[in-house]
Amino acid sequence: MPKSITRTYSRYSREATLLLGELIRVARKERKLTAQEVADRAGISRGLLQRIEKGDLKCEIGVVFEVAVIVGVKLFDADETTLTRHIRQTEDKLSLLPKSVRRKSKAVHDDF
Amino acid sequence: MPKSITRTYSRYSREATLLLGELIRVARKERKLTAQEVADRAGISRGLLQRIEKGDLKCEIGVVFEVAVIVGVKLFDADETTLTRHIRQTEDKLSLLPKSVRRKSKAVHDDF
DNA sequence: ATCTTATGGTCTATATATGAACCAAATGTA
DNA sequence: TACATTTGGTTCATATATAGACCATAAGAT
Repeated sequence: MPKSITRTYSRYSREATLLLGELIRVARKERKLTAQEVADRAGISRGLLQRIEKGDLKCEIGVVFEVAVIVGVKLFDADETTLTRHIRQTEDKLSLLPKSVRRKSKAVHDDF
Repeated sequence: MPKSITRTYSRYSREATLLLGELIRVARKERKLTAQEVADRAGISRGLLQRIEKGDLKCEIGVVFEVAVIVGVKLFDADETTLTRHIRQTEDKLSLLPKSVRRKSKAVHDDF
């Protein structure tokens, strides 16, 4: 048996993922879509959709987001346009920050 | 070369992931944290962190969320407590919906 | 009650994401 | 300018997520 890499997750991450999954399941049922239908539209297997809806932490973020879009769950509470605007704003902000984080090499009085 | 599975993503998914990645990078720099430092705290490689910050769609959602937490980016604009409350509310909602989606087998006048 | 179908769970093979060790370039500091 | 280090980009081996085929049960129509 190969040595496996076990990750640790904070409660916050676990709950955020769980909430997203549950929101997806609710949205899917409200729209009366079968698990198989949504899976087909997303181009994934039904099994993977189940894991997503159960809040499995080890799913590609792209697939999870895609499923969310399909059933109508908004990310960031934002529509397409708002999302794009936020990206621009964030990139502006980023351009003002130093490009690399410089650590005071030898703790003169390192932070606190 | 084995046949690869190429997924398609909507613009919305791509931008949501990109935005999240950029928010993480901004937050990291604002807190003056090195990529290596954050990677270590998250228990991932620096390379993976770079992909996350670039908005790579094929990263585990759990890892992405975990990194977000580490640098202080809130998911769902909600703190721990609010998140938990939302979960309860969503589960209540879910319990009221039919447990399986029933499709009218032979389109009597299928929906619209 | 019966029948159809949606859901949840296994298992296996395979595609693929990840870690690690590189290197080169860019960046900020003294 | 020179120097230390952060960052971005490779490549490769390996751990692992996913698809797909199952099966059993649950759920909701008729």
